[in-house]
Amino acid sequence: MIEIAKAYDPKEAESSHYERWERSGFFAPEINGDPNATKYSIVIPPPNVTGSLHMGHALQHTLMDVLIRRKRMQGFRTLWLPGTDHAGISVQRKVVEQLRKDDNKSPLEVGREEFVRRAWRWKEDYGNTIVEQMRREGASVDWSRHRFTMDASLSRAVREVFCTLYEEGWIYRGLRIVNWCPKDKTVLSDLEVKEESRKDGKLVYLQYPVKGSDRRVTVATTRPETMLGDTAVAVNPKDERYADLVGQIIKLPLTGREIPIIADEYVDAEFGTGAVKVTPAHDPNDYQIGQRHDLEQLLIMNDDATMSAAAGADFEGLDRFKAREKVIEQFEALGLLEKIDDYEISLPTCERCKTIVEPILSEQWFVKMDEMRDLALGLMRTEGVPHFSPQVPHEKVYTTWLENLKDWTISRQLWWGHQIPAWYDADGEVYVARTLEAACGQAGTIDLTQDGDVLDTWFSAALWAFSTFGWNGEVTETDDLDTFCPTDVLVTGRDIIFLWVSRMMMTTKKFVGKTAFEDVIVTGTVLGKDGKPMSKSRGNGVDPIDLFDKFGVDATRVYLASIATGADIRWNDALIETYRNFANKIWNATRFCLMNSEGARVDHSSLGSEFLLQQGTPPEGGTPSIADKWIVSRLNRTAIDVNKALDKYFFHEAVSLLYHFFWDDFCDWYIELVKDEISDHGDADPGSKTAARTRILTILEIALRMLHPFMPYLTEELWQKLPGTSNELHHAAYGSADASIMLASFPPGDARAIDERAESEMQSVIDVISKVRNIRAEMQIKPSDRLSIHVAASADANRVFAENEAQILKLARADKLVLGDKLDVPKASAKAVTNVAEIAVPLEGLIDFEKEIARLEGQLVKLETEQQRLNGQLSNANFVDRAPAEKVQDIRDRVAEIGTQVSALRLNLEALK
RNA sequence: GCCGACUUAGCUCAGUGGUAGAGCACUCGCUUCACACGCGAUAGGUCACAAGUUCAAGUCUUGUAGUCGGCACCA
Repeated sequence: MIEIAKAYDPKEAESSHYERWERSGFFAPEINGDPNATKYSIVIPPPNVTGSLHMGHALQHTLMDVLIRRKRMQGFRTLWLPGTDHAGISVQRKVVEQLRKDDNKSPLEVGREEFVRRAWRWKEDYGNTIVEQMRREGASVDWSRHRFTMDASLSRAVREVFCTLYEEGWIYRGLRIVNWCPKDKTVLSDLEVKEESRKDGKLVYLQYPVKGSDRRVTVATTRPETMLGDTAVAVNPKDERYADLVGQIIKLPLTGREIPIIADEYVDAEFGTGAVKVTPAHDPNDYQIGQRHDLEQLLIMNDDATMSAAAGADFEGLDRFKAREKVIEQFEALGLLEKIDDYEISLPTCERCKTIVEPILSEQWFVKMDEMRDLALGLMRTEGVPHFSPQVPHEKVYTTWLENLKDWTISRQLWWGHQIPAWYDADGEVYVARTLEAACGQAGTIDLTQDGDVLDTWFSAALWAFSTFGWNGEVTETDDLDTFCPTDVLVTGRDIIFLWVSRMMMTTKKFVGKTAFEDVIVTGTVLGKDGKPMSKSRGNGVDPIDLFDKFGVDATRVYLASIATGADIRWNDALIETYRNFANKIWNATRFCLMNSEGARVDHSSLGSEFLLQQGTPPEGGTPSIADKWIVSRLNRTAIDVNKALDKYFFHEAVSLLYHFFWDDFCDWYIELVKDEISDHGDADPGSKTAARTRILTILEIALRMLHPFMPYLTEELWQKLPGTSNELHHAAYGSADASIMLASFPPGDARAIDERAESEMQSVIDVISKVRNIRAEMQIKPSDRLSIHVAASADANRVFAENEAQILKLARADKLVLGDKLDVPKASAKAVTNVAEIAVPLEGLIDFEKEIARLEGQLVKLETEQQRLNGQLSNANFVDRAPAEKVQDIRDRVAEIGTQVSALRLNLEALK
């Protein structure tokens, strides 16, 4: 007898196994000893080094680990490659903060070199938080292949890709209106700018005097301060109201400048006043107009969004919003402020710091996306990759986005990141090269200055699907690249489909000629209790680490896997408790089997061959019962369905199948049915007792394997305790490794072991027990009162009941089972019907006739409602003619079944009245 | 403005044209020798609304309402 603790303590199981798995090299593909094994690989979306584990990570990591652990158990050569992202802006900000706090210095004071040195130190000190947290999650990543986006080789890859794209004309430097974050003091790509809609916006109407006339032209703006940079007023060429003014000159107030009135098709005569102020240096549309009309581009702001000298002495140095107020005041003082309307507006904000982004004219580096877009679109259109799960809506959104793709701003005014491999000579001529030496060679001088900007963090992330395997431009062939690239599936959130997924598809195709991955699983968002995305500022977040502490890692993982793929879910403690309870249930079921395991051990031959109960060869120690055949059938059915579900990435379906198999079939029925057979209190003979114990241990062991990818700690803890587990149960690829459930083969299920007859026979037994229990509950029979059960059924059915007499008596708490083809019971009996049997329980002195009548009538109403509905269908000639014959027959069968039951119930009711 | 998703039990959510499901909560009963993180038995539904297609619609189509998301525009 093996005794284990009365309740599952997750901490104990979590304390040791991970360390052993990692130390034993179980996570590395090299553990697989089969040279012909098929590979299965996943690269992790590299978390930011500034990050700590949040619910999104926990969700994604769980799914990836489930996929990897199952494939590993199936004998694939698996690699889940971990890593971290250098997170340019985030780290930069942390280091700036640290500098100010520790040394009260600005980055400029310490200089670039020192700043970058400190950033590396910051990364070493704090950048591993998330890596450690991943160990707690049980993530079976190969730590020996951990990558960081600024590792030497990955940095080399970045430089190589940049130079190649530049040489091919797909990277260029140019003057464009870009998104400027005045707080981070860097440019941002369109994807890093989020629109925030504001209801308290104002639309300000300003009057501009026309030179040599007393006419005024009214323009409207939400950013009045930009008028200081106006270099024209534009109207539609067809707009008759202004036809005579085109070509005339505006005396621009507050500046003394004179600007032309021009005609441009862009202007919508119907909108507003029909006249538009044109600020080419501060608005993308105005920039276009400026280009067409050769207008001056007047930049009136500094990089911190204060007004520059070009804004005029009155405004220089003022913050943009102060300047806005001042412009309005001055227009009012001049009598040129027409009105201010309330206006709903959406403001571009910096994704990270929420500062309002300023559109500003600036010289930056861009990737021209034409070729890249065509690569990605080509893959989607010809091969349908990546295949998104769920497909709707992501495939369409992805495709539409690609079709409308604009150039990608890749330079960032930061120091932390991959410095752009471009150098300038004294004349400002640019030389792009892989090394300084090469640049010098091109320039014919050593007097070069490197571009101070770094690349967008997503630029290096875009290479992640192959740079992590050793590709760096110089090295273009490695074993890992050959073996693991392309990867099989990517698991990520929908927020980075454009930022990351699309770009990996593009660069991987271009630089290694492969499809980065065919499948993309897009996870949903775990929302707070308030139904909004979890965030620090909202304070509605739930920390996965707290959940691990409170409910256990395994419970948290199963819960996360139980969410439908891609669906958002509102956080709810009750749900995770469900799986905490499930873990405890598994623990206790195992505990019970262990308490009754003497003389027995896990032995797959006990079920016939592996996973298969063979009918012809009764295993040693007795013929399996109907219950045994039934549980083996259910087990195999579950295994088959779980595999199907996981192949489709329906994690939630797999969880539900496992949950109900384990709890309902295995615990509620199988354990109860065989309890007497295996327990010390039972009177089974020793041989059949051992055989029964062996069977249940073996079934349990297979169930634990199926649960392992979801609940690695609990299943390993229990598996190690089962007698008879050893590395002999491993998949052949891991034969000699130390025994672990994570290397045991994943049950495929065997269709030949599905026994429809055993399932329906067992169901008839379950139905009888349930009906009697129902009578007990409804008639309020005390648990201690033993009943007699009378059953009228066919000879076949009665044979099954007779075989399970002991079980029926025990589970229905009865002491007598009378089988026959007719009921012969006193009037004072409670009755019930099942699909195959009529049941009666004599209750002399205990029965409440009114209650029994009500109970039977209740059952009758249910059956008659169904009967009516089905008869309605059958009397519809169209249905009988057009529906598949099989369906029609199903309904006829069911109607016949109901008919029998209804008449039995009616007779019973009559007898009571 | 364009595109899309969602609306199912009190709550959180599954649901694949063919008998509406789960967990939790609720009600009743249970110290039944694995588990009260448990066991047994109930109850609870106009599948947002309307029309259509179909023998048959929670499921497909269209429209309406509400909620949310993406993109674009924003003088």
